Amino acid sequence: MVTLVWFRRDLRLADNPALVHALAAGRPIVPCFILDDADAGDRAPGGASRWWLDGSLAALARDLAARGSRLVLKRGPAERVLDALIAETGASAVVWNRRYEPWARARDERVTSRLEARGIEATSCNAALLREPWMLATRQGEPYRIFTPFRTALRARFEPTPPMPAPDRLPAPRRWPASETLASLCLLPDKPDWAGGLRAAWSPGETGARARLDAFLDGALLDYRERRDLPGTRGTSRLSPHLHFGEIGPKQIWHAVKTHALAETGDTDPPGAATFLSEIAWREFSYHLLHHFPALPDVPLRAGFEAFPWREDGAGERAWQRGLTGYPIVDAGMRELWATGWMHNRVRMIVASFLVKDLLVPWQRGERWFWDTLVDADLASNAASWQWVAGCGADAAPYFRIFNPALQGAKFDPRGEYVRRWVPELAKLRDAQIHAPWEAQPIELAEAGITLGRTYPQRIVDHRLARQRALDAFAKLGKT
DNA sequence: TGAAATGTTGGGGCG
DNA sequence: ACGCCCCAACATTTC
Repeated sequence: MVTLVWFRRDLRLADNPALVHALAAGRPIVPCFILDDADAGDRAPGGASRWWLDGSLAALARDLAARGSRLVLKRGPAERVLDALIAETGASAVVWNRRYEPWARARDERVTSRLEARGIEATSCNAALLREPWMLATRQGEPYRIFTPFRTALRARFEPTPPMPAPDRLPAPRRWPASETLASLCLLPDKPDWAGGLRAAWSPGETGARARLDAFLDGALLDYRERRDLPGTRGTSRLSPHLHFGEIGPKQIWHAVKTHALAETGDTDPPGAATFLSEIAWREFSYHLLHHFPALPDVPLRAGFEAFPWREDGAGERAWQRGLTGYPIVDAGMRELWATGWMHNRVRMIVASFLVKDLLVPWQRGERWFWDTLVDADLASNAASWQWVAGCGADAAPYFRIFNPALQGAKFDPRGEYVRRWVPELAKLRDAQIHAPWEAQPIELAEAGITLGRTYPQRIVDHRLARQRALDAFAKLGKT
């Protein structure tokens, strides 16, 4: 009699409720991971996420091995794989931490009833959220659609408890089931190997997550409110991919931030910590929205936007993807994304606004590109955030709030450090021109070694005209 | 977690 | 000294 612990997006040993539940049962534990692309349909992880998953699974396997256990790897539809694993191990119980993607919820329901019908105990736990999405509702019993009251409710209903440490040992079964090798899951890019920038930037796995959190606590946390919007500095936590894969959970982060803030300032809620935890609350809000509006990744939350006159602009979209729009802050962001699998949040808003409002390309196209290229690609956060930028989401930026890429650059990257790092062909321009090279005098461009249209693109649209075009499109929508 | 257009105010140049 | 204009600086409104 063994317990299967089915790891999914909870790739950690500390504060892992499913693992705690399994340990309490006292039976031998078989930890397993199922590569479930077959269940996820067109929402299987994208390229960057697969790279991360490989590293995270390797780390989890190491951490389990250090505790006298193993990670059993399988691939295929979860129902079939679990059937086979149960037959192979004689498992009497399966325990996992819940996922919230619509396809995963449907799949997990099928799994649960299948297991229960066969007399096998099926238990699911919460490792990913401070509060389950169905535990919060407005006074009218409706899902929240506005962030601030959601956050108020979340704070009021969340009772912080100290996170549980990782177990020292996991009881092993007498015989281990067969496992795929990690390499055979083919998660890493091959021909070409484009992951060099990712390897340089990240350390997937629970140890890497904890190190990232500790570095953030000791570094940027207390200045977070002031520095989080400056992409040229390391003012953010960069925990998003670790959070997405569950290498660390929001409860652990919440607890660590509060504890650290109290020790450093005598206050559990100084401005830096409060602002950072608000971002954790935005993540919860996104999961709340995805749970209550499962079409969130595909359909505008606000009815009416269905009729928006989006354009087909293949050339513009490709220029955006490659960082060749001629707007330095946009191009810097898209190149950072391509090189490292991540983009600073301020810049995400700028590039998203550019795609959706300056180019009038449907937000779903941007969401899909991010899905494939981000190491932190997360269905809830990604979909909710794209809808937010597009103006059709919950508590969204009004449609007429259109970012001016040159002004945003000047405001948040005033020394041009970020642009110079990712768009080196502009490095020699003065700060005053780094965000608007089209305004530089010919002599200045020449001295900086720049020929617009040759060494760096001409702007693919004039923002002033594009802005007016977007407002006109929106006005038309209002009439119909 | 905008930007641009429009309105208001007040200091200073000037006749 | 005074009125007039200009315009920066700031505030408000509009998209």
